[in-house]
Amino acid sequence: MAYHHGDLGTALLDAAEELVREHGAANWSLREASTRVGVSPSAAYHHFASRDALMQALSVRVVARLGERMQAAASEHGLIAAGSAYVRWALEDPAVTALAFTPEARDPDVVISPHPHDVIEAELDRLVEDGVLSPQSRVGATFLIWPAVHGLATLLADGLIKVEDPHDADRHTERLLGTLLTGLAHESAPPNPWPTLHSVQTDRTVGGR
Amino acid sequence: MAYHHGDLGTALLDAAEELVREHGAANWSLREASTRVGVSPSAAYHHFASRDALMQALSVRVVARLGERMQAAASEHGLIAAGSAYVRWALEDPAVTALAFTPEARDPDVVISPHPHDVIEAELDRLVEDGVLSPQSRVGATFLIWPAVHGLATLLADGLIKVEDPHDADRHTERLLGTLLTGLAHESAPPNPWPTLHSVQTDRTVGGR
DNA sequence: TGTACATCAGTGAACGCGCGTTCACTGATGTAC
DNA sequence: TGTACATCAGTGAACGCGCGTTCACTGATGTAC
Repeated sequence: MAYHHGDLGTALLDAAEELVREHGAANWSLREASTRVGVSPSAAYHHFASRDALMQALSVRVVARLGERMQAAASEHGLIAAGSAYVRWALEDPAVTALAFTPEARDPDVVISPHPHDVIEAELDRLVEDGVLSPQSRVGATFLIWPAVHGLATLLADGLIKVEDPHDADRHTERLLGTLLTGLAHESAPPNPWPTLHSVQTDRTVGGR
Repeated sequence: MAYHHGDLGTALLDAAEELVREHGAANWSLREASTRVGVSPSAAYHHFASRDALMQALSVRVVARLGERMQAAASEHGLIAAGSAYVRWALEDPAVTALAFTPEARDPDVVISPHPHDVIEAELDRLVEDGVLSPQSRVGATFLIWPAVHGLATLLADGLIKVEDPHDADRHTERLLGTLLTGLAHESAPPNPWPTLHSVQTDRTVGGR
């Protein structure tokens, strides 16, 4: 409590996250975070190599937290609930959402677990097991579901779409993903394999055939 | 050419856009833009009230340009082509894409025309006229299509999804929107009206019943 | 067509500021014997 | 259990920088008569 803080790294992340919430994804400083924790600015450098490193660590923490929320929702109520968790998070914490996926904040060296992408992936696998989704339609389906949910979440977070009641957002998420799953169920096989897309997270190849 | 520039406002927008492209959506300055145009920093203040105002004007210009691209594609090849234009733009110009929709850059006093949201709206109306989409499913459909396309575009722009060949992105956009339209065609009426969402652009109410 | 003058769109110096980062330092902690 | 000492995690002063913005100014443009 006195000279040594004990967990300054985490405290700085907390302060930075709070500042992002107050001033927006870009308008915060390492100095202000240090001040808020009650420590000199230079102390931060024992925990993070630079402001950028702090930002990257914050992004990692925040995305992982989203992944956990999604996983919890999914394990109880399935894929659509995971999507709702994504959208609700964006609605509740728009500035942090904006920071989470900003290119400058991404740390290319860290594999996030559980990553939102992977949670969707796993839930789609479960739908195939349950016979709701055919193996053919399963191919690349993550890159239909993820963009849809991500788009709704960020349009809401950035204020381009507004919703009167947060509860309405849930119903809309359900419609969005429900429509996509219905469409997948009626999908005919393409003449060529679906194009191959990659998630940066795993750099795992999805799609192809 | 000498003392009076002639069209300094536009030139500053061009320079700022170029800087965004080079350094990212947030890492550019009014001073650098002025220097690049060959003018003193204070000259900018005869055209924009502040750096923020310049940024807002840039966002307006860029979103309108996207709307025009979409409209051109739509008038030739319909809704899905408009979506592909959206995604291709994000792939070609990721940093500018990021700036375009950033909350700090949005000017609440300007109505953009044609706004991407409105282009989608108009194309969905056309699908109803052509009997492809039922009036029931038409309700609120913009808020399924727009998020889907926007999510794919921004995940690509932010580098969270990667594509080997830009042409693959087109095929994936087609699958995404095709699946959504198929799903809409098989949609059963909901027990309650769909939730009401608003676009900030028009603040027009869409949905309800 | 020429002159007077208001207006417009630049200049350039200066301001104060907050920032990220460095450096030599010091106090607290933990380990070896 | 006590002491010596290496290591760790802070301090605080200082740095240089680029930034947005202001201000008094001046040169160019356009209009009235």
